[in-house]
Amino acid sequence: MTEKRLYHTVARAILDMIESGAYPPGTRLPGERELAERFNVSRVVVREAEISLEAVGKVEIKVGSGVYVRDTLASNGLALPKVTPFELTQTRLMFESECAAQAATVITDQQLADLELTVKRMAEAPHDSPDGEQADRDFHMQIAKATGNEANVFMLTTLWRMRTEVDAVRRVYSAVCHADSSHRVSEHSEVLEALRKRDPQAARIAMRGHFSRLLEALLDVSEQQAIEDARRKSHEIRARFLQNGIEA
Amino acid sequence: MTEKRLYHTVARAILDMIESGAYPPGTRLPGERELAERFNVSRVVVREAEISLEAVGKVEIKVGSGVYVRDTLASNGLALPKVTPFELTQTRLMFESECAAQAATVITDQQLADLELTVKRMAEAPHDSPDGEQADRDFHMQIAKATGNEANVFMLTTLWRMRTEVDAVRRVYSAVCHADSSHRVSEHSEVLEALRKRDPQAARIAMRGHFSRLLEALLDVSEQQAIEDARRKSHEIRARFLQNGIEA
DNA sequence: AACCTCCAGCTGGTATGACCAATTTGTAAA
DNA sequence: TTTACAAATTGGTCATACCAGCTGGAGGTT
Repeated sequence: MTEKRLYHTVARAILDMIESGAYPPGTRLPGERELAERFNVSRVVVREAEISLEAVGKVEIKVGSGVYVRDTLASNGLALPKVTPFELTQTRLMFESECAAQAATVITDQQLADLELTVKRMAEAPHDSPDGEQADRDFHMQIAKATGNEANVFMLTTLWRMRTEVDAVRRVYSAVCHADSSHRVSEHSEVLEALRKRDPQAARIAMRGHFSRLLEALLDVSEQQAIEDARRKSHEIRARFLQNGIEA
Repeated sequence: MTEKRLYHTVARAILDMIESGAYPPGTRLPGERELAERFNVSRVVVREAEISLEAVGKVEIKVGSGVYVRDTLASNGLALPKVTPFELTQTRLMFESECAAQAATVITDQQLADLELTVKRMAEAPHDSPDGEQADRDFHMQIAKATGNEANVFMLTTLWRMRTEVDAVRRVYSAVCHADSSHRVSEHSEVLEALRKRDPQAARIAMRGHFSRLLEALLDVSEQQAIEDARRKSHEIRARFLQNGIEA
């Protein structure tokens, strides 16, 4: 079954070359000009084929260098943006505060009771435990649900995915939770209290406070990490210097 | 900002055109030659861009016919929730108003200039035209970008996907835009004016106003559609009754 | 010998312009 | 109205030229 379009055929052929093991991950495959000659097609077609492979993450094209076979294991990503912990927290502050305010006016007694259980669950869970994490997530998610707006729920789900799936964010957040989990319970309680009073403004403020403090904790931690980084870097330099000294 | 490779930029631009809703699934988008001229690039680049989009399943290329936007509903991995137009608008009201307020304090002169161009573009575009849709999306997206927060940009992108990919929403929205596009330009101008003054509170209020009016328009339209539905349903019942009468 | 510097020669990226084949469309004939 | 065919349009491919980033080695420096 010959593909109608030439570049499909060529893409297939290149893929075969790769999958045959002739070009393991990381390898640089022949230049466009050479492949063009080998397949007896124009360079344009080879380019189109390689570009389509690039789009699916099979290869990586480096200008001026060549086309490299990609490690397919590492290339699995669900297209979350490269956000920083600060950006995420800022957005959560803005979004979740409004959600809280919105929820305050429509939350049901049942939902309030559930929320209270969640807060209690977190209070009783040991610091840094999976249960605590789970309870934290439940707390925020339940509030979003309480707005009765599916779009809000989905948005928060997406935001939470960033927290857990974006490497840079996950690292910093876990460090923060380690250092600063003490405030969480009391802050959650404040939010709950405001919701119980059906006071939108109070709920908003309580939630803002929660995230503001988180933001500050982030600053501390990132400062700490910057220091760590600097220290590590200087160690490396020192090691390299010593090694050079030995070698020389 | 400028992706090193031109065809990446173009692919991004084409994707924007699609995601803005200007070209709903199934639609045929402009020919390679036209796009090449519009983007001021060679036809080769446009082809490469479209091929990369084809590889990811965003579009379907039909020889001799054109490039068609693919129905992402079937192929897409991440399912969007079943939100109603009201929910989406409520969330956008809340989210984008805060974005506007946030942007007001940090927006650059360049971004303000771009925004002004976008408003002008929408004013000059004929109602219901793809260009108008595109300009509308650009306006909101540029404000999110102006906050300098990638998370905000991603959130808005996701919200916009709901608008264009969730059937129920798309239908109602297009009906609304048909009936109510007159206010949009002046409302956008108000937001722009507030941003220009770097006044967060004014920006928030202007954006809230924009969406509030949209919500009202939604109410009108949905009322209209409810009437239509009722009428159609009664017709069906009548038809069935008559048929039953005949059969019996 | 180890280290820089610099440039020639690769590699991919883009632009033109031309021509082919599939498709769509408009139009004239049946 | 239907059918048939030709013209216009659209994507597919080719050849060629030139640009820009990268690599590696020649040649000079320490």
